Amino acid sequence: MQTPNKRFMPVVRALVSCAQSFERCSALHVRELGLTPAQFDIIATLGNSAGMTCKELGEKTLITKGTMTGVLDRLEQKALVSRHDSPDDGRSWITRLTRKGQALFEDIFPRHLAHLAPLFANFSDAELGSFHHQLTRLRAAFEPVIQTGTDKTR
Amino acid sequence: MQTPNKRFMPVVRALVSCAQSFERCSALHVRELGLTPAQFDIIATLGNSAGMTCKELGEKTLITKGTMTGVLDRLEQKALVSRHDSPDDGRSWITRLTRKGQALFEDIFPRHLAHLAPLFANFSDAELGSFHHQLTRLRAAFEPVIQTGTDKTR
DNA sequence: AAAATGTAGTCCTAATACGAACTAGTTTGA
DNA sequence: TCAAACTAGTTCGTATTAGGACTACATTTT
Repeated sequence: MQTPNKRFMPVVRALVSCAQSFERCSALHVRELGLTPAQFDIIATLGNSAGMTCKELGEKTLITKGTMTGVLDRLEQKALVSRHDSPDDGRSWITRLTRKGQALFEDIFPRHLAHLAPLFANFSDAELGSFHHQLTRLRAAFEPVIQTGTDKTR
Repeated sequence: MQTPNKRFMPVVRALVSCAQSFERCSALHVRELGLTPAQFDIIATLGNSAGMTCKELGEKTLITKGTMTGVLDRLEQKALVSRHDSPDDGRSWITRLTRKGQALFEDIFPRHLAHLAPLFANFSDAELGSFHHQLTRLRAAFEPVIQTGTDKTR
């Protein structure tokens, strides 16, 4: 096989490394707050919402449904979320923050944002804008490939 | 607590989502080739090298050392890598591709690149360059925070 | 409305992932 | 040179992770 063009490799490496560094920064702080990254992701997504199905949660958080069950189980054990029958669909549940979960959200979410904000201090709004554009554009290029693989339902 | 500035959130979401989509694209193909993403990462890193310590591998692949042991164990079981005493340091090993591992690398690495290359077809070299610059710059902003957390030695 | 097809959520297995504790070999400093 | 401080790699415990098989309910088709 011909050696294919490798011009994109530095970007790939930078992308993965940058995202991983961010996740590490974020996770470090989240763990200090007493949650795992996946659990925080769920709490943050449910905060200020009326509740969501497992599927919706998966779409927003990028946690696959097989994993979701376990994460929600542990959050339910901690009494941070609760599951209720869906009025529309007999198969699905609506997961909501409990009072305790809502209180936790209101406590730690702003603190986490405040922890992250300084890291972006050196980026102007315009820079963030163009950055965002490029990321979105690249992601769009990946989408078709992902959809091709069978279900994987997030 | 005051609500902190949230202007960076769209970029964060795009970054994480873009990286995750890429990993999914890549992983999908890698699994078809018969390896897990972590295993492929190691094979690709060892390819065309004279061998590396566990630590060096961790630095290049972003796999933490606790995980590394298991990944290398499984690769060794498949006879794709082998561990040898380090001549310099009695504590460490040099991990190398076996002949079989080297052959696998030469077979699948170019195929994987060829699989990914088309996804970047719509990006000019200049665009990739500026994209790379922004990613690197942002990553640099995260670095200090990460270093602060105790060891975690990759 | 019965059949065919599709979908939400759960359960399972193998492989990571992270952090902490531990072993053994290294380097530093008094 | 000997103890203190470090470091490489392994091991352990807990939480994810992906993906596939499975159950139960829904929707579409005929």
